Amino acid sequence: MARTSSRQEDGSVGATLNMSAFERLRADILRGVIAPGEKLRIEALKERYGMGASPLREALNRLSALHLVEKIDQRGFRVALISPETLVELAMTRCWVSEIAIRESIRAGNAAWEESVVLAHHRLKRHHETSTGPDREWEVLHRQFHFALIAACPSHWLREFHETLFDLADRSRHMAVLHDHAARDVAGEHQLIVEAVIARDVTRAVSLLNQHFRITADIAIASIEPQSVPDPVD
Amino acid sequence: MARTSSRQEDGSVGATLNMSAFERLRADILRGVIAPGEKLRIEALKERYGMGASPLREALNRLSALHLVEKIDQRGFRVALISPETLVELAMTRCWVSEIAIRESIRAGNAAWEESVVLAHHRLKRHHETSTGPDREWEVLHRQFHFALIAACPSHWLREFHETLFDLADRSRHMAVLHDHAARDVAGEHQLIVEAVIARDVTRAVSLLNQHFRITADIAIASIEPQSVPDPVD
DNA sequence: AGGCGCAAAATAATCGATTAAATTGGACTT
DNA sequence: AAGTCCAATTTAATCGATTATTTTGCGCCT
Repeated sequence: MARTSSRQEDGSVGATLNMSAFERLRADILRGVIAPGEKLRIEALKERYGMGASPLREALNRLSALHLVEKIDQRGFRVALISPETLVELAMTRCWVSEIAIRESIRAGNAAWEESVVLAHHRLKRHHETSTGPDREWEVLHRQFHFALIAACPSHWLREFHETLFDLADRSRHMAVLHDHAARDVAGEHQLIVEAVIARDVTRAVSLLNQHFRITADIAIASIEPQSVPDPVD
Repeated sequence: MARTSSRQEDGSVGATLNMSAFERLRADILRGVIAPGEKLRIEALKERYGMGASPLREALNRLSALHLVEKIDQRGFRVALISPETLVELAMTRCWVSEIAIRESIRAGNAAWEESVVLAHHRLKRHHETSTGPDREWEVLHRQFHFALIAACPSHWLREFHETLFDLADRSRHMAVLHDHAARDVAGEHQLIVEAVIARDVTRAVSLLNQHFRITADIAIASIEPQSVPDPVD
């Protein structure tokens, strides 16, 4: 029953239904289409994605290893919850991991890496100037920018972990975007980060990135605080 | 067909076959019972672990997210390979991650944490003195010791990532143990680490741990390839 | 009202069988 | 001898059905 094509009608790429399920579930979770804490019933997912239980369960198992989905024995899967405490811990973790990743990226990065940072930043900035608010394209460019910053870090494990944390934060960023982001000068923050990185100023780059992540977390926390103290209900 | 009992006859714990498969596969991979690079044929695993394809595939999907198993579309699973390059990169990554984890653990750790470090170290040392070489019990105690060191780090993501890296290194340690470890004073290294940690000397603790990991990597590399490779930079 | 027990319904976990894809082993060609 | 094509075989991926567990709903008791 595996599809022959590598591109599905919905736009997801993947040689197997397992891959497709993983990508679509991940995308839906990151974009908040499926809300944090929401129960993921296999029957419903079968209906929704038009495939059997096996590829879905396999994809959910992988997502659970990445902490996007919580797997509970004999009780199925649910989208990982987001609480203020979680966001604080996530922000700390991102600061610490990016501290290392950016330091080693700056240490190991050559001219080509430097150029790719400038390029990624340019694309992000250009989009920012032509478009109004954050949209799907911005999401992609923003992700690529942050990845470019640490792309020269020689540990693929660390780079991947960094991206996993980015994913987790992306979910709440999505929800926060609906609230306020007017007061924030994201473009300015990115500008300063690039300058520090190009100047190979590790201390400053780390400091700016930490601030960047903390502001992101603060906005996210503020956006969920009202309905805070989320009951373990679904 | 799910088992009711939470303890299987083989000693693995897990309410579901999925869990059991995960634990048994992980254990077999860490202990080198299944060699790096070895193909993991579902049919063979079904026979070996006495269960169907579903729980096995789900477990393999999770293990692949943890990099213990490599998943290739339409081509199944194999145990992650170990190469000198891999080991060098792994050692670097461990140094960097433990740098953060130990720093934050020391920063956040209270008296109770300090005591748990001393206790874990005592158990490891006692075992070292009563037993001859590394054995399965030592593996457990050694793991618990290293986990105790960073247990006060407030990020569970980071602690888990640290353990994932420990797992990856464990595989090669196992193989290396068969070669030589006579020249190495592991107990002495642990002793110094504990002293630095208790003294809350972050710089020294980091330095000692880095050295600890590098020596481990060097031995592992030597055991799979006669000529050694340059140390990971710090 | 609120708690308890149990049957019914829903859901999760797993199996056995089926389909698709990759691999193997020649026969044939150059 | 090396390369290529194709059929046979093996293996991976997936589905539909089955079994086990959890959850729900409803009397019944206090």
